[in-house]
Amino acid sequence: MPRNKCRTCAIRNVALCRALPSDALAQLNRIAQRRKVPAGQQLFDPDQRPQLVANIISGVARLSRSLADGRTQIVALQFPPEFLGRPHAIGGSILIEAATDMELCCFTRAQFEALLQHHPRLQELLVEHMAHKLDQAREWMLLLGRKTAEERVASLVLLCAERMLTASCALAADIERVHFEMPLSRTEMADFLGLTLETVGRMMQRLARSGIIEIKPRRGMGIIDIAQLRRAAGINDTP
Amino acid sequence: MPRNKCRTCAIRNVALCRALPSDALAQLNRIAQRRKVPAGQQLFDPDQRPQLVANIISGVARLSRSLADGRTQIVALQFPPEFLGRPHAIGGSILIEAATDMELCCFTRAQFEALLQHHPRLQELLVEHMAHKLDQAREWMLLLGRKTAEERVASLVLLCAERMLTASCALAADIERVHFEMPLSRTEMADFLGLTLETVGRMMQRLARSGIIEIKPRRGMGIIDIAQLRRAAGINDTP
DNA sequence: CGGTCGCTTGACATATGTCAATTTTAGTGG
DNA sequence: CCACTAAAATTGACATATGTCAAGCGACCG
Repeated sequence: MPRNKCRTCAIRNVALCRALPSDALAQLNRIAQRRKVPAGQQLFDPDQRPQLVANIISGVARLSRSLADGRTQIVALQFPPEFLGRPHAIGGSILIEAATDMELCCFTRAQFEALLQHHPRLQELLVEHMAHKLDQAREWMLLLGRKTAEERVASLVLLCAERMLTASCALAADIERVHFEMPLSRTEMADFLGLTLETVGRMMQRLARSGIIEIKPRRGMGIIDIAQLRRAAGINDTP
Repeated sequence: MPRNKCRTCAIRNVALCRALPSDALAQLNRIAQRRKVPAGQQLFDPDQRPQLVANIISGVARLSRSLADGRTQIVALQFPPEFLGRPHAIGGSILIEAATDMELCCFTRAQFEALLQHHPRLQELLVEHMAHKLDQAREWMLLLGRKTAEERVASLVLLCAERMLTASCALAADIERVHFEMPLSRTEMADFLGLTLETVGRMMQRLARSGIIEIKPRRGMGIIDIAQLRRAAGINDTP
């Protein structure tokens, strides 16, 4: 087990741990626990409550809620180097699963809360992170409540492009004519967009036929005209 | 100006300030500023950024986002004694308005952040509050993405009943056969539910004709059969 | 009292859902 | 490497929940 895994960690400078001075890394090394989770599996074993919190090193997690009759809504995707877990809060009835193979850096809740005590900067970053997730959730509410099927699908493609690429360290400006891999199946896309898988498919085809995106084998995707994709997504902000 | 307004404040023991020991109240008194806002008006003057944060003493606030073409989605309602504002975060493009006449207890962001520094318990409560708002946003995503019109309207009636009544200190169990006033017009309900005002109206009528609720003059409402209302709302949690 | 404004109601349109048949892709074992 | 099967994605025909448009009603306000 490498002594300095934190120092050389891929997300050392972007994840929450950037709040910690380098002399705290030794301590961190001792309590951090890496874990791999295959696609489709539930993070944080169902019973053992969210006694764990984690940073995402690689892969994508999906959080979902459902109704008794099975209708499901994905309520968030978490990409690296985001934080997973709920210090100071009781977990709701949210299901957390790996959308792709994942690699996590886990702490127990108790350990993490202790860290919070000693590092006010960490507290601040946590609050910022939560504010950010809240903004994202609300932007998605606008999508779910008011956007058309085509706008929804375009918005999702845009979102995944941005997050997948920044996660893999591509420049944001670089999103012209890029190729990346969708972390979601059609069914999952539908569950995130509040649509059916058929509608998602049709809209993907429509965007492809309009020359805005291209659909490649496996889950590959290319963005051909990002300006038009933005327009198709109903660009997000109030003027 | 009363010396002890904080000590005698209606929300002293439920709002975030409950984190503060009573000896901090004198200081609080000095910096807290009460403000009344009439229904329909924007909180936090549009330009002056969210330099303020506030506790809601009475009334209801609505937060909304919209698309360039005017489609609007209400993304949250805030009832007393909730907290409004974003320490450590940049405000998004969210519009905050008074849904009813309101009374606020305001602080500047700077003052509030200073308080946070000195009272770790306050930090914790803030994190909890944000986690709670996040849960609510996600529950609403499930509603917007997957519930039928009738389920949505029933859910909203239920939500308002609970929040209006706990705000006015009624017991939660007391929600049988209660009467309260909707804080939203049909149009606002529609914008919160991702529907049109006509559909909202029709579903309200349907619930009324089923003997589940009663619609009274002005914005008055009565709940006749709360069990059925819960069922109509598609009860919330996974079993 | 007349004019808004918010709400209800009806007739009709349509975006999206549903159901079912194919095609494509992915996985397995000989 | 090549069947063979199972799963995922596409496509089409059709159904329907909700949206759209328009008319009418009632309550409030000067």
